[in-house]
Amino acid sequence: MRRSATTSLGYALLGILLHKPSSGYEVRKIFSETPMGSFSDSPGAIYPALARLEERKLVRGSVDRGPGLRERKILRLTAAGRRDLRGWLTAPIERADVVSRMGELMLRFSFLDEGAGPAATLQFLQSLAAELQAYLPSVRAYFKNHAHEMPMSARLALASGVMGYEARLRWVKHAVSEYRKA
Amino acid sequence: MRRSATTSLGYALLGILLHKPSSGYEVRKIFSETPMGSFSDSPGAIYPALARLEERKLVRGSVDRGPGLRERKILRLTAAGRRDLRGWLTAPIERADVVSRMGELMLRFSFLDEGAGPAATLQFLQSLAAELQAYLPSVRAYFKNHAHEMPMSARLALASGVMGYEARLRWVKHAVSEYRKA
DNA sequence: AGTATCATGTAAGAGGTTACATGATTTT
DNA sequence: AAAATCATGTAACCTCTTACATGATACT
Repeated sequence: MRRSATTSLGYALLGILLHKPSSGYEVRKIFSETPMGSFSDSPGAIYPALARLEERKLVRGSVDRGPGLRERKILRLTAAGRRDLRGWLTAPIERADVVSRMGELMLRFSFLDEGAGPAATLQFLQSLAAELQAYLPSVRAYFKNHAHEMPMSARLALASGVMGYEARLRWVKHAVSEYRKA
Repeated sequence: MRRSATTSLGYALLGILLHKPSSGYEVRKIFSETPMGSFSDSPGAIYPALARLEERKLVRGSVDRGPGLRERKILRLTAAGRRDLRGWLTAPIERADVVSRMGELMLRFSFLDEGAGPAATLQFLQSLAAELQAYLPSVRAYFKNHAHEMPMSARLALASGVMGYEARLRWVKHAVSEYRKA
C-alpha cells in the first residue's frame, strides 16, 4: 500500500507554481480563463489539492498582503517539489500514455522547458514520436479490419482518432525541428 | 440535491449494450482491446457501473449459460435506457463541451447513428461545426497575445491545441459531406 | 497437474463535483 | 447602498483506482 502519488492536477499546479508562485485564486483564474488544461476551476478541487501539496512539503505558502487587498497565500515550490515535478516530467513514455493519456502528455510537455530543460524536452519529443510510430499501425489495422462492420458514425469517429494520431505525429516532428533550431 | 445523473462511463456502457447486449466481461474486453474510448477495463469500475444502470432500470440482465462456459449475465437496454441514452446523444452542444470534453463528444458521435438516427447525427455535426467555429478565434487570439511570453515548449503545446481544433473542424466538414452522400 | 482464460464481484481509500459559507474590498 | 470581485475554505456525496477474493472451464 504505497502512499498515494501526486495526481495530474497536483502536477498541473506544480508546473504553474514553478512558472510563477501564485495564490489559489490566481490558479483558479488560469484554469477558467486560459485554454490550457481541462482542469476544473472549482475551489472544492483546487484548495484541497494545494493543501495536499503543502502537507507533502512540495510547496510552501507565505501570506501576502498587497496594497489594499484581502490577504492571500502565495505558494511556491520547495526543492522536493521541483524534484517531484522533474520526476514526472522525465518519466519514460509508454504505450498506455499515448493511448489514453495524451492530454497529460501535452501538459507535461508544456512544462518541460522550465521544469527539466531543453535536452529533456527534445528527449521527450523523440520518445513520443517513437511511441506514436509504434502505435499507429495497430490502430490503422484495427480500422481496416473493423470499419466495414461499424455504423457510419462510429466508423467516422474512429477515422477521426486515427487522423488525430497522425496529426500529432506530424506536430511532434515539427516541434523537434523547431527545437533543433534553438 | 438532485439524484446523480448517468456518468460518461454509464453512457459508454449504454451505447455498447445498445449495439450488442453483452456481459460485463465482454465490455471489459472492448475497453482493453479496442482503441475506442479511454475507459478503464478494471472490474472495480465496470461491475459497479453496470449495477447502477440496473438499479436505475436502464438495463436488464438475464443469465446465459452457453455450451460449457461459466454462466454470465447478459445486459440489454430497457426502454428507459434507450430514452436516457437518446437524451444524452441529442443534448445541445455547448462551448464547455468543445473546450474540455471533446472526448465525450466523440463518444456521443460514435453512438449517434444507432442511438438517434441519421438526422440527429447530421444535426450534431452541424452544431459541433458551429461551436468550433465560434471557439477557434478566441484560442487563436489567446495564442497571438500570449505566445511571445511563454517558454518554447508551452508555446508549442498551445499551438498543437490550436491545430487540433482546426483539424477537428476539417474533419467535421468531411463527416458532414460523407453523411450527405448517404 | 498446473497455468491461462472466462467470469463476477467486494473493500478501502483517494480525489473530484456541487453546493454552501464567510468575509474583505472595489466598483457602480 | 448594492453588486461585483477578491479570496479561502468545508461538507456530503459519488465515482474511480487498486487490490483482493472466488470459482469454473480450457489448454498444454
